[in-house]
Amino acid sequence: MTTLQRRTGIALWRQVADQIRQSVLSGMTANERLPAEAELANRFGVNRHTVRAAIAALEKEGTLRAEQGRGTFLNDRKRLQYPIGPRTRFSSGLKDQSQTRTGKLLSSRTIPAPPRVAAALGLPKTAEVVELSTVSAADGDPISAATSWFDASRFAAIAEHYAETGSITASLARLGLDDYTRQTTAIEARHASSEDLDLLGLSPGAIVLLTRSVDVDSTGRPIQYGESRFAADRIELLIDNRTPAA
Amino acid sequence: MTTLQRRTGIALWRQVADQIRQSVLSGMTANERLPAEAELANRFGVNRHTVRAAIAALEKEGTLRAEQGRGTFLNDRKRLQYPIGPRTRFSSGLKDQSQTRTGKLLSSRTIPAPPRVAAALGLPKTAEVVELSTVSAADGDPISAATSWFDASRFAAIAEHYAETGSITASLARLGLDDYTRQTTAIEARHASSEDLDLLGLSPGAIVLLTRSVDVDSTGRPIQYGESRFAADRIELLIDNRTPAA
DNA sequence: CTTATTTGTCTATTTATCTAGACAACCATA
DNA sequence: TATGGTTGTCTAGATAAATAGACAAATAAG
Repeated sequence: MTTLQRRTGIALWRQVADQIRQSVLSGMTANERLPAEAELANRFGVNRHTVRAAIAALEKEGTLRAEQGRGTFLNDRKRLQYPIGPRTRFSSGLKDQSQTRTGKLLSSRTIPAPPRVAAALGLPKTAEVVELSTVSAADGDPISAATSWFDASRFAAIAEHYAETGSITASLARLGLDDYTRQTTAIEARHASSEDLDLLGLSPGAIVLLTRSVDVDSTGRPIQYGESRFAADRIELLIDNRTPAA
Repeated sequence: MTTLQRRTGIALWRQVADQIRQSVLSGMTANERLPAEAELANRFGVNRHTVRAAIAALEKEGTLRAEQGRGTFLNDRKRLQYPIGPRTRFSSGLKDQSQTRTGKLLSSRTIPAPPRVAAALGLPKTAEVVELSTVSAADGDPISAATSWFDASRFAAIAEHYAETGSITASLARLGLDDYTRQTTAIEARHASSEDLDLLGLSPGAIVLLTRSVDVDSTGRPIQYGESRFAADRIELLIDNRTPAA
């Protein structure tokens, strides 16, 4: 039984849309027909027009398609899996799941390290860091928006390299850093900010997965601190503790 | 600059509440005073009454407290960190961060294994599994709702043990399984279902972190497949790849 | 062709949300 | 005690969301 709540600041049609998205995800297969609008309205205890508003929103985001006289159908949009582990890298992680991958540099600047960044990178409070804002896409769909920080005294030129390569790994390699590993990843989920709605092409109320990560070199010295926002309806994070050998 | 969006099915006061929750979390310390309602209204470009509605909601959920004549203040409610790694366990993971931890058994039943469960546990399609529905809380606040599946031929009695101990680890130990490790954890984020809203005491539109995990014994044989929903505003997931020795 | 089912469009009314303004109540402090 | 800044309460009107009903348009099946 699905009880919708009123007077809560979230319009009924949006709650219905969320419910449909879930029912649809669990238990239905691609191109299957949804129950008729009238039946959904009855099931959720709302007016048919409210259901229509929900369906319109899901149609706009690409989850459903409505065809007059025939019905409303579920589109095929499975989530990409983004692996997180000691050797986490964006580009290689999505291999085999997408055709083209791009990384675009939005902006870069050198600034005094914000406290949490200095702490994560093990730098003194007075240190300077390079801040990179990037957006990554797979097959044209934006997947993540990221902000990364690097010790400015070691990686001053990283912005130019990223602009050319579209890859953090490649940029670090050019700067003489052959290898690095993921030390920690903290994961939160929250509603997308208006900026992220823009960058990731989401509709209001959408969810982002927020990761805060620290990468270190082979001696354990911090290289990069990053905060990434992933479009939660297009991706899931996968932590695999199996040893590569197994 | 934070631009609010209109006609999106999410009331302005709720968007303002979300924004305040974020601004508040990053950059303010406990018991600090918020900007006055009039200033917040000006900053967000909305009416003061809209800000008041947002503050009322945040007050109700325990994030803020308003005092007439003095101002509105940030309460101390930081997110718990839930570590995920090879030795992930619910109870010990939250140690040091909370006083009391409880695990409540909502229901249990023995059923034919759903396809994804059979696949995760490496069982034939015809196998039977024990399904446990549980809710865990820390210091009285519900933290996660979980559904877990076990091979019925090995762990038929696990429900009774869980009901007594409130712990998966303890229940497995009673059944002769001393040790197990986390093999994989997949993480998604989505809007809470109405059932989870209920179980976790959330308001509509709230976000849950969904983990799907497989635990294995020392020989690599699958023991447990579980799907947990975490209240995203009360918890973050932490993946730490540092070796315990370091 | 006819019929039943489905999505699409329109009008009207009610309920919730947002804005605007005024003023009371309370607090700190000069 | 007087003042300025704050939250709390009230009224009124405008805008958005939800309900209700009717019918058109497209589709599939008899």
